[in-house]
Amino acid sequence: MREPPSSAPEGSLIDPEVHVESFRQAREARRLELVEDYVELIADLIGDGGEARQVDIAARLGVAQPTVAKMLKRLAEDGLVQQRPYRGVFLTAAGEALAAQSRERHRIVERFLCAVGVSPETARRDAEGIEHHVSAETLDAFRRFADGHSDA
Amino acid sequence: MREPPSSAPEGSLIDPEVHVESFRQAREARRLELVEDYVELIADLIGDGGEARQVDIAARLGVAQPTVAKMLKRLAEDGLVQQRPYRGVFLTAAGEALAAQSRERHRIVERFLCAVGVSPETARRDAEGIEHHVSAETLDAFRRFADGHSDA
DNA sequence: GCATAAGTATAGCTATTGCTATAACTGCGC
DNA sequence: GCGCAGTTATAGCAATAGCTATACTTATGC
Ligand SMILES: [Mn+2]
Ligand SMILES: [Mn+2]
Ligand SMILES: [Mn+2]
Ligand SMILES: [Mn+2]
Repeated sequence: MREPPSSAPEGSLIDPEVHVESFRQAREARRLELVEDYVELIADLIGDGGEARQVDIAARLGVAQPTVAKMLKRLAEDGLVQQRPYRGVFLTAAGEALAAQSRERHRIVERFLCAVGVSPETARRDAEGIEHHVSAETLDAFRRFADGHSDA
Repeated sequence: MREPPSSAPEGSLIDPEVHVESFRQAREARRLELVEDYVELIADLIGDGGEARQVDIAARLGVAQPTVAKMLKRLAEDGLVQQRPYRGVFLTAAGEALAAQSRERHRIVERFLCAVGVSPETARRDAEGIEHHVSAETLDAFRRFADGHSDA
C-alpha cells in the first residue's frame, strides 16, 4: 500500500482501486437480489392466478410467512408494491417495471446457460443466483449467443 | 396450493417444490460468498507480498477495517484462517483448499465471459458476483467452451 | 349466522454484515 | 529507549434477513 502502481511484479493482484470496484458492484447486486426476486415472483403469481398471497410467495421462496410479511412492508415503503390488509399484494407501476426487467434478464440468462450446454434443471437453479450479477453488457453478449444458437 | 400439479395451465409458473430449490440454492450460495472472497483474497495477498494484513484486505474489499477484523474472527472460528494478534492472517489447510478451489472457479468464469464476447473490464466485475452461483456442471460447460475458443 | 379453517399481522428473538469512534499494541526512526 | 505512525482490537450502533409463537381477520361450509 505504500508503493507506486508499477513496482511489485510478483503476484496475481491487480490495482487495489480497480479491484475494489468489482467487490462494490457485487455487494450492490446482492443488496438488490431479494427485491428483484420478490417483484418477479409477485408478477408471475398474479399472471398465473390473478393474485399473490403471502403463503404462496413463502412456499415458492422457501421461507416462513412472517419473513414475507416483513419484506412486503419494505417493498411497500419503497413504492414497489401496494398491499391491502388481509387481501393480496399488487405491484405499482415501478414494481411492474422492475419485475418485467428482472424477468426478462432471468429468462435470457437461463436460456443462455442451456445454449452453452448446461442441462435445463441446472440452468434453472444456477440462473436464480447468476441473474442478479449480470450487467447490461454481459446480458447483451448472452442474448446474442443464445440467439445465434437456437434452431429457430 | 390446493390443487394437484396439473390443473392450472395458464401461467409461466413451475411446480412450487421445484421452484423453491432454486431459491434455496441461491440463498446458500449467498451465505458462502463472503467466505470464499475472503480466503481467495487472503491467498492472493500472501502470494503477492508474503502477508495478508487487515488494512489491505479492507482496501481491496472496499469495507472498513473493523468489518474485516470481525470476519477474520469468524473465519478463525470456522478453522479457515489462523491469526496472530497484530501480525497478519494465515490460511489453514482447509482455508488453502477453499481458496484454491474458489480462485480456480473465479478464473474459469472470468475467462469464459471474455470468450463469449464480454470486455475484460466487465468480465472482471461481473465474475466477482457470478462465480459464487456457478455449479459444478455449469463450471464444466464454461471450461469446455473457453477451452474451445482460445487461440492456443 | 356461526364454527372453523385459512390466511395475515405482530412481537420478539438471532445471525450477518456493515459502520464510526476509540483504545491498545508494534515496529521503526532517530 | 522513546516517540510516533501504522495497524489491530474493541465497543456500540443499524439495517437486513431469517426464525417461532401467537393473535387477529377473513372466508367458507353447513
Ligand atoms: Mn429471477
Ligand atoms: Mn434470483
Ligand atoms: Mn473470487
Ligand atoms: Mn466473488
